[in-house]
Amino acid sequence: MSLENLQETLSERVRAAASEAFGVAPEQVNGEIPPKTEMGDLAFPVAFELAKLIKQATGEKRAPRAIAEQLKAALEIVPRVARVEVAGAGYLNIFFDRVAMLAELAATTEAETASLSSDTDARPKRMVEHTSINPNKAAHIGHVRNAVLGDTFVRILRAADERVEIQNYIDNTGVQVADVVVGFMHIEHMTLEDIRALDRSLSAERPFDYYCWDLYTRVGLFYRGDDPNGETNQERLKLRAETLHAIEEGNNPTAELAEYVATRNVECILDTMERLGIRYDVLPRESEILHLHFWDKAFENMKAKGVIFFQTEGRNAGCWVMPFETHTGTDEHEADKIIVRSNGTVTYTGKDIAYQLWKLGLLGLDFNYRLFRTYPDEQTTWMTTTEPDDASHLARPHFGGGTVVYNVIDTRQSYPQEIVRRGVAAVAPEVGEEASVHLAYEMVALSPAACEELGIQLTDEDRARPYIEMSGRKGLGVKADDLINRLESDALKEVETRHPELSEEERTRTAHQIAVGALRYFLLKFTRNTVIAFDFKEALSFEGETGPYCQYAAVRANSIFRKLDDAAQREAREIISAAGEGVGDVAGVLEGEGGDEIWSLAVLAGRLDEAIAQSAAQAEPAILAKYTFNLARAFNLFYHRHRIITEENAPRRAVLIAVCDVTRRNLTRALAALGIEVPERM
RNA sequence: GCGCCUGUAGCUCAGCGGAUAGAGCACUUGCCUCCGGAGCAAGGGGCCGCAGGUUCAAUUCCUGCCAGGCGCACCA
Repeated sequence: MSLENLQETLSERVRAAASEAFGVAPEQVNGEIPPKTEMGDLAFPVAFELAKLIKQATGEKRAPRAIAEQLKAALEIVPRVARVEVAGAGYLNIFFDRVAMLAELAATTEAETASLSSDTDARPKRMVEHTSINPNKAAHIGHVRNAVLGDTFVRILRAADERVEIQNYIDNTGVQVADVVVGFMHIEHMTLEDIRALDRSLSAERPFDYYCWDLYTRVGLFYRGDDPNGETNQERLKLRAETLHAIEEGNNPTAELAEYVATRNVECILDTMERLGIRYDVLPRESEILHLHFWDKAFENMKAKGVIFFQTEGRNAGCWVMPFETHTGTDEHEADKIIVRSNGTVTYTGKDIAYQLWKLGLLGLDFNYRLFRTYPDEQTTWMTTTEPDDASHLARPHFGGGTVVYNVIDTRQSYPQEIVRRGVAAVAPEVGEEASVHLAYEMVALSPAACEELGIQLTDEDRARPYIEMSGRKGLGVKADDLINRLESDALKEVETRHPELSEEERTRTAHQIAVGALRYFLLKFTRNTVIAFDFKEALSFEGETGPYCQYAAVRANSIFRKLDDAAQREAREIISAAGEGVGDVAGVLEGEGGDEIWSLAVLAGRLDEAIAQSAAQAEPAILAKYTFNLARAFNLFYHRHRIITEENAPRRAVLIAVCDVTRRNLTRALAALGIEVPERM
């Protein structure tokens, strides 16, 4: 029986016992973890609530402690429960059978997490869209927060045995791509061939996406008219509109150039993400949403269901709008959302609704696909295309058609996301608003100190602010690859001094794993609704509450098992499993002097699945990150207090080995769900 | 103006009905006779923004106020 099941059983038992003894019971009985191990493994403050319920039902006043005393007996007979105490003003504190629980935990093998075949998989599919960076420049740390959150959420769902499809939306026909295209065509006066040649000549230090990053900021200046070669701002902005139009239209030189620029940036961004262990199943592009007429189909659906209507009067006259009464407005239609403009073009929101309908399998159309990338381990990523599928479609998975969609998007997009959610629910009331989840998170901003470190001039006003927003348009931000490079080189320096015996390849790989651990943990330890004011010192730290700290604990635990001979491990397993049958003196170790502290680590490690479930249910990776850190911290304490290999007393040694083993296994699993590897040495 | 989010230790953040409010950083002081010090231990440091209310119980829920952030386009 797992810890989770036991806790559920106990909650049910409390309810049943209460209604039997008093004729009343709370709707739900929740157990909680006591503040200290000495207070037990699970606590029910249910007697307080019962006192009130009994008074309401019978008018009788009863002391919570007396109520708890009366329930005690019913819980003591539950298997795996060693004893129950009434504590404080009326808490029911449950103490688990430590020996039996440890034997179970120790017997759990990794083989239990066997994966199911994806083709015959009947589980409902969850869609997670993340990253979705405009393909016109390099990724910065704000984008990385999105990607790491999304990727970690996926890993957590999978650890919770859910089926997931990962999408990275590519807005290849938007203004941001158009801006860079304007830069290439009208500032640099380049043709597609020139750009290809340029691309080939770029160094690894300043690859294509970095080049575009710089060009993008120059385009901003160009529009503002700071460029001294004649044209006016209006003429330049007209260039943007024309370029955007040509790109949307397709089948022209500008669109071809844009396609090259966008695709190359997607490649660069995917390379950056690969460094962090982040991959995707499919890359749906906006160009296909346009050219395969997804919007037309969605438009029909929306008209047929009366979700949108043609406004004939007022300021929205000539537009198709979605009624959207929010707060109190003086004008009845003030808050209506325009979906089709008076010139007949569709807004971004409209396209987004069409795309969201496709994700849920409700549109009645599908993309065509081509293989975009095959990773060294054969994993594939697909991209949508306008051209019909070639024979390769036989080998590809089926995309789309999920039951729930999670969109990992900045909290600033809450309003448009709400419109999409309502629009989809209006078209398909059978799935409702619950099918669309906006996984919102706050931005990554720069601390004033970080800005100064980047050599950015700050006004006095800015300096007084808590943080300064990044801006791709202004080129203000920390590029992801720059930060990863710095983390890797810092880590490499440490590894070189600590482990000169390792080969260069091993040192580099270890440094990489540490760098990824540091960055991912740094971005995950904050809850989603906290603005991260990026600070170099904090982000580059390997000490304290960091990824490397957690990795280090796992590495230490592993090194014990590397030194421990097979006979000793076998002996420990036998002693623990015999103890599960009631043989030997393992109980003396767990219940005796210092037993609480050893047990507290075992039970904490045993709560991993609970932490994963909670993290998944709340869509909050920070919960798992905190759990992982606490487990690592508890292990380090344990490691410091006990000599494991040299322990003379056999039952005690067996317990220490078993607890250490359970901890390292679950610490490794927890880190894996955070996308963090455990190095061989560090 | 309207809506959403946030005010917790010097700093950065967890906790969001329950027992003595926690962690990291920073500061002070100890710990390498070692399964690795990216570590461990100890210490100082808190009107949990303010004021009401609900509750057996409020940092946690409700209301008001104060302070900060972000949204409210025929932009994406």
